[in-house]
Amino acid sequence: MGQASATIRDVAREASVSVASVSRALNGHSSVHPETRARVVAAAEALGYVPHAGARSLSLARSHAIGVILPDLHGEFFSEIVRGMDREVNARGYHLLLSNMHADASLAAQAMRSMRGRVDGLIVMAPQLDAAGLDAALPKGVPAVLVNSHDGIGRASFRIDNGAGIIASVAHLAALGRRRIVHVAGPAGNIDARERSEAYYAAMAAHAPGIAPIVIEGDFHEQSGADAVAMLRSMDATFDAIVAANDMMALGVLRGLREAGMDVPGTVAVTGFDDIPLARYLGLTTVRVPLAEIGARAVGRLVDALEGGDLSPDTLTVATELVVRGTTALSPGTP
Amino acid sequence: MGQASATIRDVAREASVSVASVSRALNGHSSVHPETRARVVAAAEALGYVPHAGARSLSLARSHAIGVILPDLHGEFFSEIVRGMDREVNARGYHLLLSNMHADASLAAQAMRSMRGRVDGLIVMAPQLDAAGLDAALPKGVPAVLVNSHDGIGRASFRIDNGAGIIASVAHLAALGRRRIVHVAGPAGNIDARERSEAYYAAMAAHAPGIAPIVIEGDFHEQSGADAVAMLRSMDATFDAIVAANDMMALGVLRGLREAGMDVPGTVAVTGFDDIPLARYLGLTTVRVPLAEIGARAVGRLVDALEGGDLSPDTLTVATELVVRGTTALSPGTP
DNA sequence: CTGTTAGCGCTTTCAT
DNA sequence: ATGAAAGCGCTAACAG
Repeated sequence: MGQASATIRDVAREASVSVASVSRALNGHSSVHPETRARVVAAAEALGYVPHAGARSLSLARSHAIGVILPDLHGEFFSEIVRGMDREVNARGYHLLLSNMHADASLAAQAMRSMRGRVDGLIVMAPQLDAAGLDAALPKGVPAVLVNSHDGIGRASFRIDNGAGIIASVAHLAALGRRRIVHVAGPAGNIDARERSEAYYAAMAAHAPGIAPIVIEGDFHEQSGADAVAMLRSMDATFDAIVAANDMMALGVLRGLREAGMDVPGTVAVTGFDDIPLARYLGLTTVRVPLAEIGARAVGRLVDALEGGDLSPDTLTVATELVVRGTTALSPGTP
Repeated sequence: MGQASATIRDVAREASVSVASVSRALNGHSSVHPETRARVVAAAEALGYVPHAGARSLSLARSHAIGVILPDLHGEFFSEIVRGMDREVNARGYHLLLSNMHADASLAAQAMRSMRGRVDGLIVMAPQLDAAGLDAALPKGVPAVLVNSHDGIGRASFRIDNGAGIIASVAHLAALGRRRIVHVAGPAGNIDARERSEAYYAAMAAHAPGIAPIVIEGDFHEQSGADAVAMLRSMDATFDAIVAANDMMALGVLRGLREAGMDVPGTVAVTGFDDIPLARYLGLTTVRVPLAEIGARAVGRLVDALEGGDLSPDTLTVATELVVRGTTALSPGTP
């Protein structure tokens, strides 16, 4: 089985000191005679000693790892957030332990429990869990930061300002003269999806009074955007703009429109939400959400709490910004 | 500090049994009296007991976690691989511990060491490390699977068939009548980049004899693709095709070409490598690499080894496939 | 079937 | 400044 890794005991023996001294020497405690320290360092070096992080964690009751619970790694939305978390965690000297959670609330709970004793805190993204389910799933004693999840359960959290984003989109379309604006919503039960469609109704009332709002439910994946277009056509609906609840569905909408021979933005203008990297390449007008930054800030807040600060149960709302691109541009050249 | 989590000892007391019985009962050992088990389960339930994974790991010398060392989470290339790993790891009941490694070999070594005692095995992606650096960085006793890294150091690994992919690209371009084919290479020192440019030279010799190959070095990021086009123009080079060493640079090339007013594929045909999700949306002809599948297979192989099998130090080569899209299509409508 | 006990590898009082 | 020993929470012999 090869060479078993050296333990602190081996180092102690090699350096002819006690394990306590090895621990102190290697952890930079002041009260260690320079010569002792040198002997220890040399011994550790010679044996290729690497401290056993697991044992260290158990002893210190600190793992320097944070657990990330997320619904699905698929697509750029979550990758971007994880990227931001990774960056920050690296800077702070922590590790990221990933765990996928499937929609079900009890599985979510299980995923979180399976992290007990492995991580010092949790970052949870569970947009599909309701407040009660989320509250039940969250381990009691563990510091946690919620991202894109139901808040208001007395936990630190970050939320996207969904309402402002959608309202800005609708206002933008209205300013372009569009009134028959359709909304392709995200899945029922998803908190962001719900806020976005509510904002759509409100914005329609304000900017397109007298026009009946039309909402088609999708699932945040691309195909459902294309399906929504097919549905609209089979309904014989008239529309001159589509506000999709996220970028992936907007891409599906674009595909559906292209296949139907409908010009974008001439006949139909299209907007998305999130501003995933793809959106920029495809010239999609969308609402920018600082995904990576959210990830980084979530980590920052959690680590601050772990290192002594306290974790206020506030919800921090992250501002969005409308980014106008080709799918709503009046004409080529319009910024 | 709130309610300290219950330990196995609390459960034992509550159920009036020994900790050993609690352990056995909760871990499904056969030799436990049904009634005892019931009492234990009830006590655990009542106390909200969740086993401490860290302690468990220390005792079992098994963490059920695998460490992933990767150079950069940026871009879709690595996200896709991680997605595949995540999927498999979930199915196998393991966790993923992420660790970013920066280019430097000593930092790489440090990243790997910091995982000792936290994970049972390692998956390492270090395309920029040479064989010696990689060998030095890898902890001796730890099972590891290399992905996109220098192989031939007696470690299990997965490699992309870079040569075949580039040769297929060049052959495809040649079949289209292109001969003045330029290569935008990846960064020096990157193993994949090197294999790809070597294959380019070989393919040029075979398909465009008499034409001097032109290679411009990039860094695998988008901007360097655009820069390469600028460079070619400033050199007054004539070319009718560009083979980029990866998709991100191909996208930059497309942008550079567009800004220069050069028609694609009319004047210049373009190919990429990897087939990241973006490539499909942008109609980029490219070499498909089953990224997610590689991640999944790497995990599968590692876990198999951890669960008793042995890890043969073979290099498994992953086949690629040329995907022809609009950036090399002869005319609209050509598949 | 169940309890006692000895670790897993490390940190940390408490003495000296 | 250093060593001995207790203990983090759990599992696994080893006895009964």
